[in-house]
Amino acid sequence: MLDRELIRNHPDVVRAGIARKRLSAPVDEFLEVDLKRRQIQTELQDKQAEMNRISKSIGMLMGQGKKDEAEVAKLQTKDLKEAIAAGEAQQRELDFALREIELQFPNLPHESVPDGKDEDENVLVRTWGEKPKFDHEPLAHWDIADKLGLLDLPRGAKITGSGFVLYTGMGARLQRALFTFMIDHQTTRNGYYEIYPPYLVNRASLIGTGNLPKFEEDLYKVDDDLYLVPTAEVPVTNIYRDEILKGEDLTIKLAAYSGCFRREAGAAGKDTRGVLRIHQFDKVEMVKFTKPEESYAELEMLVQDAESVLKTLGLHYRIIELCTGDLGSKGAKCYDVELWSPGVGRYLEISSCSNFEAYQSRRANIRFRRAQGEKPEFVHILNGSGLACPRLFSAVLETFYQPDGSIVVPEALRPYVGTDRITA
RNA sequence: GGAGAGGUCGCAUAGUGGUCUAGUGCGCCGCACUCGAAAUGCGGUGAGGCGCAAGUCUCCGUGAGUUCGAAUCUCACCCUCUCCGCCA
Repeated sequence: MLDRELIRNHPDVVRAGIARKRLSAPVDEFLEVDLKRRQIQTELQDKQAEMNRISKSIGMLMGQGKKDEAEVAKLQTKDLKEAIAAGEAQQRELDFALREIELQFPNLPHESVPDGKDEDENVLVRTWGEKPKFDHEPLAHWDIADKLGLLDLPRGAKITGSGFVLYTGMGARLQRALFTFMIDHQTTRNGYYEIYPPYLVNRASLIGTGNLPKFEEDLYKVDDDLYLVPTAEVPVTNIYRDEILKGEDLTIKLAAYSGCFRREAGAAGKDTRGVLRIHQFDKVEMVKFTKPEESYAELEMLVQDAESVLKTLGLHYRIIELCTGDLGSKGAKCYDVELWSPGVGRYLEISSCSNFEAYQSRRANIRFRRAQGEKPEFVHILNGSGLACPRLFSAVLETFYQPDGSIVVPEALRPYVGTDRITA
């Protein structure tokens, strides 16, 4: 959601920003309904004020025992009452329509975001480490997992369906070690406060983060109008929905481990082997609530917090800044962390660190007050993965696979895995 | 799932059809008194919308209804608590 005043007073600025993203938004429709709504509201308020005056006078006349005069006053309200009922109905309709229109607006890109039409025009920011060298052709994680009995993909598909993975034995252990290590890392080393959220959320929460109403087809829905979380971002961001925070408490840094559930509609066939794109996966998510003037500095630190996991594990990665065309609907600025996957032979996105500015906080109505007596302002909200497990799992397998068929466990993971080497 | 109680301005409470422009206490802010503080006194203290402004409208869990008028009455739903049942 954008600032209404901005759309109203500078529609050209809004149009230009959205055009930079190669997206569209119903700007004209907004302007039309917004204007109409304000006209109706002004007219309605005059009538309500008149009605309030008359009702009050009836109360006073009754109190003075002037029943006849009160009856006369009552007659005056008949037409007004009908007009108000009609006006209220019309305004409700327009409020609803405007809200629907408003929710369709994408966020505007920050001015620093490079212009570009798609992912080919993203910008390499930095690289850490090097591609590991192998004497042999590096194996893909699905082959390694097969040799060591770490995954049972056919049975995962049998139990649930394609895209649902059964981790087995040391594979299950490694998976559990990864997210336990990461949540420990973000809370004890990087200063995040730990959250363990519900896995089912209501519509209001998904609207707050911007997943609804536009991206319903990406979500699993259950009965009672609840949805499985596509990321812990949704429940964690909504912790403060409809609240006013104290300025002195910002920046708030939260980290949560959760399962994530995505239908991946429209992504069939792309990067689907092994655990590259699955419907259920584990992830540690970081969410920050900041003052507007601090959000871009916080974004840089957020990326570093995501990176620090990979540095600690000794995995080669690079940081990409998304161009306007690849930024997506919600973000104002976004960095992707891409992890080198030797067996797949590509860099794979493992974290997206975004500044949403006030886009989510307007939708979720999350504000802060700088000092007592001051007007509440919208916070800036940021989030990033820290990190997603499946691709990290696959990179660990592919990077640390040894000629003898074993996997050397990175030092930081050993206390969690319980061994320094995974063997057949 | 069943029975009961309850949801009011940060907190606690009052208000059961008409000066409610929601009272009071606590907390908080300002001022006075004080060397300073405490105590005391006085004043102020929710959110949102429309409007250039004066101002005005909306919000007492949410939504609908009755009424000239609803925090107050009716209905539905949501949430919390207590007890019972079931259960990891």
